[in-house]
Amino acid sequence: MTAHSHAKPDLTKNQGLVFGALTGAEGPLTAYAILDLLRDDGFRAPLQVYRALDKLVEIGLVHRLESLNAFVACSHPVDCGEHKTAAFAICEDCGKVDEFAPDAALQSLQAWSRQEKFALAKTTIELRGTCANCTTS
Amino acid sequence: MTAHSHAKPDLTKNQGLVFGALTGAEGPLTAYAILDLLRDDGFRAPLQVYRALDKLVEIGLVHRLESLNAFVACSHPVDCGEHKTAAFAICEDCGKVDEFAPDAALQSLQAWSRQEKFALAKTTIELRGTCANCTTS
DNA sequence: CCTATAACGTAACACTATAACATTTCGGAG
DNA sequence: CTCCGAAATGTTATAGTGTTACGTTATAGG
Ligand SMILES: [Zn+2]
Ligand SMILES: [Zn+2]
Ligand SMILES: [Zn+2]
Ligand SMILES: [Zn+2]
Repeated sequence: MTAHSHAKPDLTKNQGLVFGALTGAEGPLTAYAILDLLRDDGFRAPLQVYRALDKLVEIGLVHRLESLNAFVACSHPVDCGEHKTAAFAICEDCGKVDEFAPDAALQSLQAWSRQEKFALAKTTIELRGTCANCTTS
Repeated sequence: MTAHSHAKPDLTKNQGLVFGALTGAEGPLTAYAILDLLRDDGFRAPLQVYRALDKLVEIGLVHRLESLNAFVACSHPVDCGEHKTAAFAICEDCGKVDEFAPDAALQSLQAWSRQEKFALAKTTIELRGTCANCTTS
């Protein structure tokens, strides 16, 4: 592993291609949209995309948007270290996604989990609505 | 249809069947699981299920779980009136879902929306983990 | 080199959801 | 009662999303 490369050092070819497609996109992409984008790069089957996505999500470079069945590149700096649970505000007009850290909401949900003795593993928070840009325009 | 069914009065036949399937189930059901449950009642195509589900979700009797692509009957009393956004704790062990009102979390997310001028339309909050019952057993 | 592991390629399949179009049901206007 | 429009329904086909299965290839460590 090279010393201080701020690029993703350990991505394989397919993972790099998928991650590139996501970072190059304005908004989230479905797995099949990614597949179409990467046909010229040799992608032929959805599994190639899903396998890369699985790894990228596991690493934390990509998030899955459950309410869209789509994926988006993490908007955090590469080396922000511990990437806590993120929340997403999805504009239903322009399709853009704003990722943010819902600290207070998370604390409240963790408190609920403690009280109910629910062993929390993963939290999904997705907001749907219209972004400021689309409201004013 | 019998006289004084204490079921919701304004449901159509298909809506009633689908709602009955969901209330009779231990946990959430996918649309196709509902379809299979209702084959003996004349259901033949997914659209029959999806149409009923659309209406039931619109009415507020049923919730869609985005992270499961499944549906669950609302656990609130039928006439609880304004049904605010609900949150769901999904046990990955037994599959049961606990619906609750995440008031504090919602307030925090609404505050974020105000600050970002994001016109919030719908909020999805889904917790994954292991319920108390499955942890102790 | 040898081997274990991860990544990759390909085809087939399973699951989730909607489009399109015809038909039926039902309540209100005339 | 009859007519009409809206809502609900029935049916077929198709689109979109995700996984299983199996075989091959690249990679790193001993
Ligand atoms: Zn992120
Ligand atoms: Zn927008
Ligand atoms: Zn509810
Ligand atoms: Zn459980």
